[in-house]
Amino acid sequence: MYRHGGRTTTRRDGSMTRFNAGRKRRERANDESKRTLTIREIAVAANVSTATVSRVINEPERVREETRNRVLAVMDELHFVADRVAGGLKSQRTRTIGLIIPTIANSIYSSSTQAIQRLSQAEGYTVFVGVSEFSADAEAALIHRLIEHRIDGLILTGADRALPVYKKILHNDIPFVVTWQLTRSEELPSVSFDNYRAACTATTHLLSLNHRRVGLICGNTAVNDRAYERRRAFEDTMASRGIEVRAELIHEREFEMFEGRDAMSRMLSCEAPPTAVFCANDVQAVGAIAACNDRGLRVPEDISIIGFDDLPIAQCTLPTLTTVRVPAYDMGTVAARELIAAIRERRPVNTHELPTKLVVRNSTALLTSADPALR
Amino acid sequence: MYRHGGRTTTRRDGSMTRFNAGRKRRERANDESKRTLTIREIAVAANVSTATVSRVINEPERVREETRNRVLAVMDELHFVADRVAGGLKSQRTRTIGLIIPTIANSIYSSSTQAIQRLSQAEGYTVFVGVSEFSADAEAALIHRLIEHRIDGLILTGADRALPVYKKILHNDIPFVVTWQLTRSEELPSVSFDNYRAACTATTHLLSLNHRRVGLICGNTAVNDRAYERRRAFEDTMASRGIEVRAELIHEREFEMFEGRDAMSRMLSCEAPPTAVFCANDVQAVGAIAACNDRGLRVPEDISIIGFDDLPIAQCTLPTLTTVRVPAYDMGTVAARELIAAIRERRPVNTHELPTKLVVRNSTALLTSADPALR
DNA sequence: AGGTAAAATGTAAACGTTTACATCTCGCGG
DNA sequence: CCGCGAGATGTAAACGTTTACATTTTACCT
Repeated sequence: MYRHGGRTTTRRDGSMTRFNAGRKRRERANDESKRTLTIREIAVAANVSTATVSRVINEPERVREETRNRVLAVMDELHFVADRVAGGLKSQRTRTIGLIIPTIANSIYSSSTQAIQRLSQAEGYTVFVGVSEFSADAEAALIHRLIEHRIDGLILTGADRALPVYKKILHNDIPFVVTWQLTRSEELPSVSFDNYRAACTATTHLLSLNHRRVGLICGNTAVNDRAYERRRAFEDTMASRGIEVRAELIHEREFEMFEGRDAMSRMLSCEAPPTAVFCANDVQAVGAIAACNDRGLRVPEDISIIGFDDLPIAQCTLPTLTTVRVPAYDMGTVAARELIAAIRERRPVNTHELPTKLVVRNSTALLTSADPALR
Repeated sequence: MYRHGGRTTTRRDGSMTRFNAGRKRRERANDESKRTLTIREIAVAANVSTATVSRVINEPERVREETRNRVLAVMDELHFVADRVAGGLKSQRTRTIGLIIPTIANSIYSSSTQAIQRLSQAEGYTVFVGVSEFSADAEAALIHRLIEHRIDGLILTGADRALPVYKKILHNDIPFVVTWQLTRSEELPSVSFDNYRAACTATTHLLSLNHRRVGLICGNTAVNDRAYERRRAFEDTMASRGIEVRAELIHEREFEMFEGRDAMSRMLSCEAPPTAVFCANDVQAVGAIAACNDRGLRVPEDISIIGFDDLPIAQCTLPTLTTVRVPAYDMGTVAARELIAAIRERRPVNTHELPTKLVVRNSTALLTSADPALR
């Protein structure tokens, strides 16, 4: 068993070492005297040129094994850590990529972010993350800052942003890819699924269960083009069946469970409450189910609810949540892979469309009661 | 209403612009001819020296308003984006901080991460995020890479790591702070709550409800010192009441709902199932509740469940989840603020202890049945 | 052994800022 | 009207790498 915490740390091998209270100060003192360790001093110590040291770091296969080992030994002994900032200046490649997401807490975006992280790290890239919190201005400022840091590539969330922002990215020659929103334009490459199509599937599912009075809870379409697409799909699908959707059955809310809960609660309070609701993301759907529970309404007997995303929680709600599975993790992987390939091969990013899938669980059911004045 | 998606973008001001298909190529062509824009060219155009341009960028108050405006105008006109990589090389400050977390998907860590992001961004720092996935080796590699990028400061998750890793951080003179684990050592500054104490509170709550056969579901203590502390607290508290906990009532699992569900399912299958279970994180607790539902067991009538974290979902489960509220967001804010202050003022990071709070909801109840052979 | 091409290594000039230090300007008291 | 100091601006040398190009070494052929 391993010990943790406090001042005691343990190694995998079982040896135990004590965090030495005096060490830090001593090392600081040493630091004052010696300047930062550079490639030059490694070169001297290993009796090679700086160019060779640089090669050992960046293209080890290009230096003879014997020399390489000698250099590596010296670097190891002196605890050398190469300076990628200096390297980046000359080489104009920083081996960093930028990622802009609207939010990270309590959301499906963390899933694609995790995938992007994993792939990028494996490929030797470090990720700058910027969280825009659904503010266009904040996003523009973040993108500017990432460009200042000379990222090698950029992953964006959603396609909707002011033209000058795209101009700036292009002008600075930064390869980029849009995620979470499918673009069919060559100029705006994306790796995503089709929000519109997926939301049509969800809506159609409810209609096929004979529901006609259907509500919608979704994100703020003014700042979120994914929400916009999903709402548009919902409205188009309803309209195509000649069904009019009253305004009180459409709620745009922030991305929180309690918002979904409140929206649902209001919908249930209106004169002719819906018999089914499409929640354009699972977070709000979980809140919506909770609102039904609050009122003693049974899902799906009294009301059907369908979500969107297929978060892990969808399998642990009561009832389990019918939803649309979205390839968040794959999207992150493919986007990062595609971007990095584009960077390395100096080629354009290719657009990829990923599939979604309707996952029918227990929160949706055939509308049986002809009279929906259930309560 | 705003239009989104496709090739059409919209501005807040209502003007609509079309993504011009021919533009990119033209601009690329221009790029070929002109070298990258530097402060030197800005200086020439504004008829000042590079030093003045640099000052306008970094300490605008130090240059006369008239001059400043002139320079800013030129920078704006030429779409200049300063190169922080170059700046970082000379100044030895990159205005970046590193953040290491074990996971980001589906977890409480995303909450502190969001807070760290928000504060850092507001203070002008860009955040490098590294995800270690609970691997010590991966973490060490990530930290090394962050140091290569010359981060100005580092935020770590948990305190348990090999001494050489700490040595490397110290050796490179990088201010750092530990989160999610309270250290009481001056050498290892942290901003956190006390996992041990909080887990004692949770366990004591169950005991005060007369539960004696109590199970534990927690993370992998070998790779997660937070889980270790919580398990230790659970075991100590039980032992202090003279209660022996059989091995089959303790399950270490990964950080997923279905893992908690499976663990709970196994516990319920054993000969003498627990009357209460402490899930050392809400994610596993949600899975545990689902496992009870799977078997038709009622929570809390048949079995009590307490979680840990107080994720938003804790208020939307059925029943709502009793849990320990953890100051994840505040912790992130304070840690980032403290770290940035330490960087700026060249002073050590101060340790902060944050409070936790038992939140009693509906998933725990007094043990009534004297005979717990409920089923 | 001599010749040659390939492989290994070295030299030194960038890369685009920051900043210590120098210089200039200007207002004001004496 | 001079001298002085504060404030504004300029000069130029770093910062620690990478890399084009040059040189040396090696391996292999005849």
